[in-house]
Amino acid sequence: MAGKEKRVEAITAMDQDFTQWYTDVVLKSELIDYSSVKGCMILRPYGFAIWENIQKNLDQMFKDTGHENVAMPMFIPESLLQKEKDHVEGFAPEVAWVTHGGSEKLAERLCIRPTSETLFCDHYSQIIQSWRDLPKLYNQWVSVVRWEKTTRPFLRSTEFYWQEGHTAHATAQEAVEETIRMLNVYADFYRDYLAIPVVKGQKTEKEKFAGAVDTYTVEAMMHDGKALQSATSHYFGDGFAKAFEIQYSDKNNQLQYVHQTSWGLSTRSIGAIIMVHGDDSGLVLPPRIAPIQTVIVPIAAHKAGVLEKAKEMKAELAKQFRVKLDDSDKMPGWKFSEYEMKGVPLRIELGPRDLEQNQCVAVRRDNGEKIVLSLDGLTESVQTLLDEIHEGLYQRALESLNSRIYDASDWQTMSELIAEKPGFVRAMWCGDLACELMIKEELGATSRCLPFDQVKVADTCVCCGKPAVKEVIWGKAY
RNA sequence: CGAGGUGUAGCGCAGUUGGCUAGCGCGCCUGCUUUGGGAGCAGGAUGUCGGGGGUUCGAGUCCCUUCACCUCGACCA
Repeated sequence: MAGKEKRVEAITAMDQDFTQWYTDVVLKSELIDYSSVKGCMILRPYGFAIWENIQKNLDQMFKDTGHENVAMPMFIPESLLQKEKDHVEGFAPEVAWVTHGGSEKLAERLCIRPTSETLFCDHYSQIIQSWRDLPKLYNQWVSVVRWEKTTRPFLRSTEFYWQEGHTAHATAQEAVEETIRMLNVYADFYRDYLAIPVVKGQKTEKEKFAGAVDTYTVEAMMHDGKALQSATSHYFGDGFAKAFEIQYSDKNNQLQYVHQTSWGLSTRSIGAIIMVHGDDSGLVLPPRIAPIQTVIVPIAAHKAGVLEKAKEMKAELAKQFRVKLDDSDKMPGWKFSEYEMKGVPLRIELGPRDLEQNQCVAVRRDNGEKIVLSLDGLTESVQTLLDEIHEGLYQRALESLNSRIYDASDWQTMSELIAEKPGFVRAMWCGDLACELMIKEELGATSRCLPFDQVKVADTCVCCGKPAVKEVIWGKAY
């Protein structure tokens, strides 16, 4: 069967209406449901299981780089939030406030954290005294609240889950290294677990995080050519340290300010998985974070030996994989469609004909290929297939990304590309905010990043024609 | 926050110029038969017509108001 054939009538075709396709997929595949609170989504078991797998693997990468997990309160006193000027200005429009405890009005209202820089800073100012206390490499897995005007499941919800790392270092250099290290952790994670290639780079002044000196980003390209800022890492310098008086005595007994970073990856990454790998039949999940890596569908389960063998197979595979045996009385065809919609990477069919020949039929979700596997050495065969699926997904996504990055050296080309070709545009920039604003205003594209791998497309700014200083990747973004 | 759209059973929808007991498909429950791409038959359950107010002898239908969700823009992980 061809993998591209549309088999699930309930899902809108991607090329017909991509946003509707997305909505159909998140609901029909039971990742989320809408809740009774505007803009807030319920992460259903299947959706949360993906997040758990993301957490498990990314958390290990944090541990491997020396980080410790903590949990900060979800409330921030207004006075604390206001200590760093740029930071509060950036977040003020979208914070939710607690004004009452029971029926008592609070003396000072409490903000529900939109991010926790101020909490970490306040804490760091208490616990850091000596150079021996540094570095502090903290992370937390929590939800945050931002009062968004337009919300979409995973991509922008009022409350969302994420991790936020917050570190304090003795020197600026150490903090810069940490910022880049964690950006690379994100890029590696996207490649090795989500099978998504990203473009690494730096945000412009306009796009950087409120209160940061520098913001770095990994940008992924969705199926429709739009960009998704997929994780960010910030270098703060000593700006927060000065605002919060986070000082330590160095080896010469001199008081010094710490240098800080923060970095985050959210449930938005699940949106990236959906929009990078999904197809007209629904989700396509990368094997390493798929809640169900392999589903076993017995055929004619009432016939002698079929169900017994299927159970035996499940027990064996479960030692190494997340495996499900669907022995419900639904029709096999129904099950095929159901698990395709839910993006299960590999399906194994086992029927009477297979039993006779000591084999089963495996079907890949990524390309629809059917493969006859011997029941001997099945664990190894499945492992190989899952790895191939991961690699196949990554290569397909990489090809999709690379084939849709265009160069523009003049305004005319740039405007045509942005208007007509979904994807990213590489173009030179003089560094002026005015040009960045003009491009957004006139063309609807924003600067995604100043990529680390700079390509000199031209000598002059694509907008104003003055000498260019940097190559920028432009695109329409979620 | 601006423009547009939609709210009727779990889901998708129909419901005429206001008129009788609010329907249909799917799903769900029970039983039997089926099983290699969304099975068949028989029986069964399910409604605050988004909420509130009004007009009327009578409102799912008309009016006012409010809430939610979706799409597109302006602002943001």
